[in-house]
Amino acid sequence: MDAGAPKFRRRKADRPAEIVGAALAVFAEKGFAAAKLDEIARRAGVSKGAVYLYFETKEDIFRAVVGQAIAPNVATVKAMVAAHPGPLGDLLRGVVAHVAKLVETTPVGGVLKMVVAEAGNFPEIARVWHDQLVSQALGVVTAAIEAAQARGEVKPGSARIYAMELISPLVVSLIWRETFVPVGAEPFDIPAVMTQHVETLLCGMLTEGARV
Amino acid sequence: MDAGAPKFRRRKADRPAEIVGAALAVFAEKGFAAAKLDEIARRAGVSKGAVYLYFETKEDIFRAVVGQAIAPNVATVKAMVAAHPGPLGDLLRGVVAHVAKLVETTPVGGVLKMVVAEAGNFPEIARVWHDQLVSQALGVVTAAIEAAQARGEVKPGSARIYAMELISPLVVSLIWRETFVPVGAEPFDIPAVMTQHVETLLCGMLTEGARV
Amino acid sequence: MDAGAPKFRRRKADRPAEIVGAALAVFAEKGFAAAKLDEIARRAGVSKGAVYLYFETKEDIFRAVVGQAIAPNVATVKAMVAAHPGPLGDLLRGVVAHVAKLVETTPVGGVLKMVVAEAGNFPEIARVWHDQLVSQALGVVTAAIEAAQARGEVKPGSARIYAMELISPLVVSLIWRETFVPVGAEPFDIPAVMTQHVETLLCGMLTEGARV
Amino acid sequence: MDAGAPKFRRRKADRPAEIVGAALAVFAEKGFAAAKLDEIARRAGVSKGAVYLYFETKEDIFRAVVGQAIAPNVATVKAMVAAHPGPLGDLLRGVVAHVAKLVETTPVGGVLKMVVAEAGNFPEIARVWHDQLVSQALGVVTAAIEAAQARGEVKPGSARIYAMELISPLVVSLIWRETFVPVGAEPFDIPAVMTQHVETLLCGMLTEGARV
DNA sequence: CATGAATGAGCCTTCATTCAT
DNA sequence: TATGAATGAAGGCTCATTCAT
Repeated sequence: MDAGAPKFRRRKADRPAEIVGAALAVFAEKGFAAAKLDEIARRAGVSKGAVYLYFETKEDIFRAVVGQAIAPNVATVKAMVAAHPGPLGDLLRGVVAHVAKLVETTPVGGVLKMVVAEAGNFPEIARVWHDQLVSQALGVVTAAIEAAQARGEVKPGSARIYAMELISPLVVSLIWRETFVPVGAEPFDIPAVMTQHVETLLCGMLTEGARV
Repeated sequence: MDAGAPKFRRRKADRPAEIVGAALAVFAEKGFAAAKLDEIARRAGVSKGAVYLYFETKEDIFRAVVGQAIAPNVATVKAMVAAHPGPLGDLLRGVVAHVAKLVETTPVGGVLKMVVAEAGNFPEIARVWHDQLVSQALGVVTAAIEAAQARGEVKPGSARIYAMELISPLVVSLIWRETFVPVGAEPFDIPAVMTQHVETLLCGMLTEGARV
Repeated sequence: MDAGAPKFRRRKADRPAEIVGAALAVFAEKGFAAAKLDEIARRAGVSKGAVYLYFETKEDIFRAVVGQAIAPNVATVKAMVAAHPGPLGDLLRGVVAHVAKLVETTPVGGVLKMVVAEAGNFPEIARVWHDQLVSQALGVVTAAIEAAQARGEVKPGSARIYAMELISPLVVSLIWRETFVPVGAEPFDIPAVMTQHVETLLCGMLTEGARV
Repeated sequence: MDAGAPKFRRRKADRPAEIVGAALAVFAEKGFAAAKLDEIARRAGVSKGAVYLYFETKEDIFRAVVGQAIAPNVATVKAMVAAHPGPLGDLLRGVVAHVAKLVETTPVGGVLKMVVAEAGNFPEIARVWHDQLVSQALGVVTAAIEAAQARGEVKPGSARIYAMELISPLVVSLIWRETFVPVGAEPFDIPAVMTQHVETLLCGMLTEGARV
């Protein structure tokens, strides 16, 4: 049989990913409670019953959607650490460029929105996102900045706040894209935002001797 | 006060505001769909039926909640414009301090979260927030920065992006407070964040001659 | 207002009993799983939603139905003990006549059928029925028979089995009525059955000196 | 046996019986509606689809389960008639001993429970059981008792009720076993029950001249 | 024949909304 | 006005049945 021939029934192994993909779209658009399983199933191209062959409950699907977005990003964060041992500027420029690209090719924006929106109803999801992803990323950057401060590269000030300042425009760009662009707002060009931001912020953070 | 006036029952004129207040809390905690009218009524101290004496539908209450948060903030924005004709640094320091205070004494954080979360289900709310509040505020700051650029105070670069960079940590602080602090994350001290941020960013934005 | 005037809405206090009554009929007829809440509500003269104002789940209704049939019968059993201190014959004749009447004016038949049918799915209900009702009743009669044996009134043999022999035709009459009469079987006249049975069995149980 | 015959897979001819056996267990445990085809198939050691190769519907399986329990018992009843032409005592002792054994080595208990439980949903099953089995058996015993009454062996009274009295403890023993023993009730020793019962009841039924 | 993934009708349960009091 | 019991439409989930393999 032709290996590329499309089968009437797709392989079982593909289904969960297809359902999670459809669910991500619906959850991001409607929120957890307003998302209807009928619609998730329809967008996944399966019947409502089929969804329950792979997931126990609607909450299960939600957890799967939010959970799957963690691992790859955690990996990215880990990679960032090792990447740039040199001066802070190089590190941040590299990291931010990398993340900005990631964010544009990945549905993190929608998932982040879901995490924020449903934190009250799914605190354990907020906790996992914080513990495994957000505070990890923040911690890595914070550590790099502290190291740079120790080397005299960065002015005094809270390294954790510096790290947050650095990341904020990225987060806001995502929220902007998810929230206001669909109703007609002018989008932000995320790479442009981050490039300008890193240069400006670095210029403000670095001691005179450390500026490139 | 009239001696015969009932003392134990607040005047009916207060009811709508009480309901909106209760609804704000519930919507912010649960989201629109997961919020129950029973709970809103209970927290407002009225019966479920009474809510319908003042609002047509649940959506109506939601619109009232989100809408009421616009006017005072718009006023703030307007005030910002007129306030500081002098050098950009003074303007931004003033504005940011003002907004940071506002944000701590006001439930804007929760409302913002609701707007973001329900943008897909209530696009007209997202639109109103964008048109009347967010893009206005952004526009005002952008204009001030453009003016400063024209005066040679600020380095080249997109004024709109500079404005967004400036505001971002505030937004992220709010989201952090609403999302991650309740599950154990270390909070950010919003005034401290904004103070450090404005100084750092200004230092990076301003031309050498303009630095204070 | 006229005390007998029918109200459009019946009083809240009556509802649970009405629902339990309707549920008893439906559960007895269809069994637990095949009973539909729609039908219970319809027969109770309320909407489906109203049922959930008084009961948490369908199982709850079932437990209420089965549970309500215990207390009055337990009381009957207790009363039986104290009633007849004299010779066994008088006691049994009295008890059996009483119970036979009870059984005809009460839905115990249907409830018994439900308990039997759903014992596998609701073991705790079977347990409660056994512990509080069935084995109590059996125990009381057994004790009376043992006492009579001690007095030399009753022939040797297991008193517990004697007690069971005594009650059995009543149980079978009920099952017969619930199961086969609706499909055309000739009914048993329960008082007639029990009268003949008690006389026959007594005649077989009693020692020659004790026969009346 | 053919050397080429497959050894590990039972012949397909056995499948229906295996399915009916598994279904009997599940139906008896859960009732018709709560029994799941998945579980029946699993216990039968076949796939869910395979069940539908042998039975049209779930109801079909149920009918097969209940129906298969009729024929052998009917045969037993017929055999009983011809067996004992002598005095009633011998007949009843023989019949009861036979049936008591049958009942312990056969799943009639469970099937009876199913018939009772589902009489409301499957009236035709209740009818068939009544017409072909229960009322036949009752009729046979009734006729024997009437004949004995005509011979002056048995006291006056309804022969049909005498027959029912005779059988009742057996039925109740079965119900007891199915319902209360699984939740901790002390079981009844069915042969002991029936032996004691027959002797006691006979002693009460028979005229003085007929007692052995 | 046999499998088990897929289907979709049906039911329990929730909750925004109504309305008699 | 105010109440809260009542309604009924809607949605999550189950499971008997089908069908491509």
